[in-house]
Amino acid sequence: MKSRVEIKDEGKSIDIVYDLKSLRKSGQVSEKHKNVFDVFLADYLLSGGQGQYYMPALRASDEGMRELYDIQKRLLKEQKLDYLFYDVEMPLSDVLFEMEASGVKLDVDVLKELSKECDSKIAELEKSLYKIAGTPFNVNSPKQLSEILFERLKLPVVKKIKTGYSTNEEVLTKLSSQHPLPALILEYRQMSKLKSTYIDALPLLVDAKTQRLHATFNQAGAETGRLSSNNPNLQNIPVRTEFGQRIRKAFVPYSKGHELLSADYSQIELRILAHLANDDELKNACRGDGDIHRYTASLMFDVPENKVDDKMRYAAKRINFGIVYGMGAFSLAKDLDVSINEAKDFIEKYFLRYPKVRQFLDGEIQKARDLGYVTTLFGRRRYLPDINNRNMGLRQFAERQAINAPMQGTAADIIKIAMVKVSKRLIKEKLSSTMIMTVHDELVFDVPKDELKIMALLVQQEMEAAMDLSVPMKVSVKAGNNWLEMEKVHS
DNA sequence: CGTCTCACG
DNA sequence: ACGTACGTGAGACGT
Repeated sequence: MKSRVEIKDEGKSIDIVYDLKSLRKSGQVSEKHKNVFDVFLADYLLSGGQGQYYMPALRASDEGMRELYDIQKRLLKEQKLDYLFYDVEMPLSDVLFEMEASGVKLDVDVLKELSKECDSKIAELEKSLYKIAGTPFNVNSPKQLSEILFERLKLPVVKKIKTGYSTNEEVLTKLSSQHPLPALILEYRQMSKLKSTYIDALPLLVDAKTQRLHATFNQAGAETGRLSSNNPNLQNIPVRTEFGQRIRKAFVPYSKGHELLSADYSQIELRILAHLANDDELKNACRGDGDIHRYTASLMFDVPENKVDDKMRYAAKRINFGIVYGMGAFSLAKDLDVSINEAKDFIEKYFLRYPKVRQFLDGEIQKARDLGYVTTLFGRRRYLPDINNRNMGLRQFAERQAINAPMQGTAADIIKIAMVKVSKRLIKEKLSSTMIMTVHDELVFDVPKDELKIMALLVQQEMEAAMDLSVPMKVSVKAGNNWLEMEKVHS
């Protein structure tokens, strides 16, 4: 199969390619070309999270490529996907190419130190674990671990899985009130996870030539329209735990005189929900400088905002998150550690105050049933073939996807648009700053210090203006000497 | 190679 | 009575 075919369409010369970014990487396409049509990306948009539907025609023959182009071009137009294809995904492919080529600098010495520290902690934990368990065993083996916990120590089984008894975090946390072993296991797990997945693995991926990490951002993989990252995955670098955070210190600017600048959307999915559902109260929650979760708690529990306590705010926050995933009372109950009835009551109160949110979510499920797919604000589709399945589990799963996909997908559309816009501005303003990473709602740049101010302003403006919603999109910008120690840049 | 677990948004 | 919160990628284990 040829990876590149030139054709004439309406007098214009068009380069039909399969996976432009890969072709540029392997040098088969040497530079940006004005009229490129990537059938790989077109297929991604058209198949809407259903796998590759039109590819057989592509693989069949080179002649099929012209035919494929005609079909895809027509379908993109019919499905109103031309904006996403021509103005977002195609230009984004070049932005991602540049970003991957630029790479991210890693301070390997920082990780070497961490590795040593981790080693001794793991050794200590192993010693205690074996002593309490009464025998050495492989802590990384769920099978051996469950023998120790549930047979030798006779701890109660919290959750069963296909292969026996679950020993996951939720289970071990529950068991830790009854025995000292589970808490130690949790600590051991955290250490060995961080060590094997990040501390020891990242340095091996540093490119010998550039001394940087060059991840690949997959533009046509995620079913909702998000990007994903591999080799390494830069989108799951630890941040939640204190020890994990120290790994971020190893992500550093290209050189002295530069800093990392990070800009992230605040609560973008909730803001999108407010816009899509057109719910007056949720829109109010998103306006001003207020705290969305506090506002929500104030409504739900019917108290003024200054009387919202931590528990109330926490509950509201969890519901706000859960709503985006299509969560039910059972899961909320588990999450908040309250009874199912209390959880039901919370959800009831939530929808009473945000009535149009419920209408919107029900509407999305209905739309999926009628059309077989849901869409983002920009028309990206997600097909949900199980939405009318007789198997309740599969059907309900599809319903949750119908709720989540428009929000997660619209957020993905928006940050992709922002990336293209920011990238154009960098060129136009002749800036030396470089886009180096994206983490779903965050963009990270390497910035010479004398460009910090202008970049903070430029990035914030472009990201906030990427789409005009009926509520503001808020972006906060931070900068610093590594990916952990960053301070807010006011603009 | 499937399963489990867990890192992130 | 059932299962029960979306989307990813990666490492370790064990068949």
